[in-house]
Amino acid sequence: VTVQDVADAAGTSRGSVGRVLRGDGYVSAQAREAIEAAIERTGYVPSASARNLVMRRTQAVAVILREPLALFVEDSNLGTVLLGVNSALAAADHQMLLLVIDSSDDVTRVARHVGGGIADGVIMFSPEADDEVTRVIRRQRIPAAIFGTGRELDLPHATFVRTDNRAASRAMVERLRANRSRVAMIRSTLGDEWAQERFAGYREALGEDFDDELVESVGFFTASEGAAAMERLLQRRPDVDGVFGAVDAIAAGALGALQAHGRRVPHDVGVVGFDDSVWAARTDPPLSTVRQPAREMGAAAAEAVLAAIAGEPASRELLLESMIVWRESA
Amino acid sequence: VTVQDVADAAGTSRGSVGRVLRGDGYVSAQAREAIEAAIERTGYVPSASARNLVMRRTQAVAVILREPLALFVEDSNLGTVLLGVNSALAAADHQMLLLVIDSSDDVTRVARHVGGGIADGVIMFSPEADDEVTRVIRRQRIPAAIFGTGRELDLPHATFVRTDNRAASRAMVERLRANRSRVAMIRSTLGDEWAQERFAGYREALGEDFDDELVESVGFFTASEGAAAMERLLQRRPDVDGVFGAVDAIAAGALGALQAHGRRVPHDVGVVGFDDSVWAARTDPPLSTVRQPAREMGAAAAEAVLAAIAGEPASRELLLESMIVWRESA
DNA sequence: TTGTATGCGTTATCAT
DNA sequence: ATGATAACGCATACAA
Repeated sequence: VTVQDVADAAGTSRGSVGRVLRGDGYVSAQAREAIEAAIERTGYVPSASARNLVMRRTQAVAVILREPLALFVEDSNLGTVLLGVNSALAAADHQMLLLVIDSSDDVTRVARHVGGGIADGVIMFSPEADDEVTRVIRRQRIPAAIFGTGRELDLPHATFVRTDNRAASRAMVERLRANRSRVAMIRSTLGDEWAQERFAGYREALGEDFDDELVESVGFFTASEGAAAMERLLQRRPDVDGVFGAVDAIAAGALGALQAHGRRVPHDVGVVGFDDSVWAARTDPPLSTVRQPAREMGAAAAEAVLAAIAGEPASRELLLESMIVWRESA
Repeated sequence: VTVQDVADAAGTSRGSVGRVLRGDGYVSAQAREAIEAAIERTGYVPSASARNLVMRRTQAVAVILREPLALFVEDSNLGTVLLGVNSALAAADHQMLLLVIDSSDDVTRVARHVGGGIADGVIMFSPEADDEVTRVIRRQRIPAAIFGTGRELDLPHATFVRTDNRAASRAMVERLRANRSRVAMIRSTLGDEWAQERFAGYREALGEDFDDELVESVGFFTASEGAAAMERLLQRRPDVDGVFGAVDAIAAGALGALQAHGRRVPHDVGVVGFDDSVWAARTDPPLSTVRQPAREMGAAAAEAVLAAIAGEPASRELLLESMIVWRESA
């Protein structure tokens, strides 16, 4: 059922129908009445494709998720970020379209849809170095916001949204060090930028006191890896009295291992994590951790994209402040 | 950059460009070469709106989420279901578009986009009785699959995908009863259909032995509510030797409360949950629970929608089998 | 093998 | 205040 059908049903022309559709004024009361009745009767709904084609606007923003979906469900921050994105977009009457990339086929298909203009802008989570999606965003200069530093990305027109992991982790360790003298860190061997920055922050906080022996590494961000690393740490340095886990899961694992070895937390050893994920609140004692302003990050990304869509010049980077959540584990 | 631009750049006509674009054959080698070069040079990408308009197909399926996003992130099943949806759609070269409904504005905006034909079909999670989205799906007979029974929905053309909660919970309780004689249930006062069915299954399993005193209710699906309910249960019936939590979080809370009162699990009391969520594996001892075939449910929904899009008659209901996961808590 | 014309359902512009 | 007409970018059928 098209505009023409409505016009026929109302005994007028497409022009008038269009006018009442977008409330343009200049329609006689009786024409409006007839048309509104016809719209109701025919159940007319405007065609998105036709409108998008002529308007060159979709009123939609694509959010591209690359995280394996399972992980995305484990980490509650992502959900909160999406909530922020969605409500900021909604405020501007834009639709959030979530596209998930889970295989290499997905990459090319998503690139096709995004390149084809399925949305007016794009928000990406942790993109890889350079793939078809990034390429199409660059070539067509599609308004984009990206979570992370994007140092390796070559998207000059995009806005990068992130928090200062280095500063936050430094602040956290400094606070932990207030009444501890041998604070260890369980970091990750993975190359993720934020992981490196968290370690850098730890190192900065320790300054002269930095001690290689107090650093352990894990390959994955799991509680069991954290526990294993803590075991090694305890063996090498039984005098350790503080532990900073690169993520909450690691800290939770370490906490368990400490308790299994009879250390009291926080009395004997203080434990802190990062991310304020579900883990943090569930451990016993609950974990002190760093909370990123997830909702605000989502909103910031959305607003950056909306601004770019509106033609305003995009800011290169949006740096948001994290917050230390002090609980009983330290 | 349009087809015309490519044609100009290659010195041919739109027709030929179109032919190489979709590999239609009947193009001279040299023309093809020139056109392919021109495509590369101009960075041509076909316009989705234009193609959708003429093809009357978007090659996309919208997945509509109504869950409050926070919850959606807690329940790991949803992520797995989405994974199943996505890969089934991908196999048919369709794009999954996730739309989140988080406010009443979202409802009308989503209805507008879906009604406008942003996707060829729709998959819905736990829709409410009747809103603009449901209405537009009904009026336009948009191919749809819905999770749940949809008893109150009036969507005659849709396919409903679900598991038999009653049968599964009955099987679970029967198994628990094999060596226990006073099995309680902590159920929910919420009206959700699946919640009712789980209780019905419990009741069926108990038959003659059903005892009102062994039933407790909670208002929310949280561990702390589960713990509180367990306290009440212990007070009223200290002889309880089995507990069935309507969801894992409740069971986990109950387990904690039991241990706090010195009951050994599973020795003194057996505890079982439902959903096989993250909770189940993390408790100590790990929870016996019911696992729904999440991935398969997603795939089934996707395939139902794809079939409907292809014009095949839709089946009314797809009933999948759940599975009991027996761990150490009972 | 290639080029051209027509239509998809809108919106926007221009006469009337 | 209203009706007709021209894009938007593509696919399809048809003419050359």
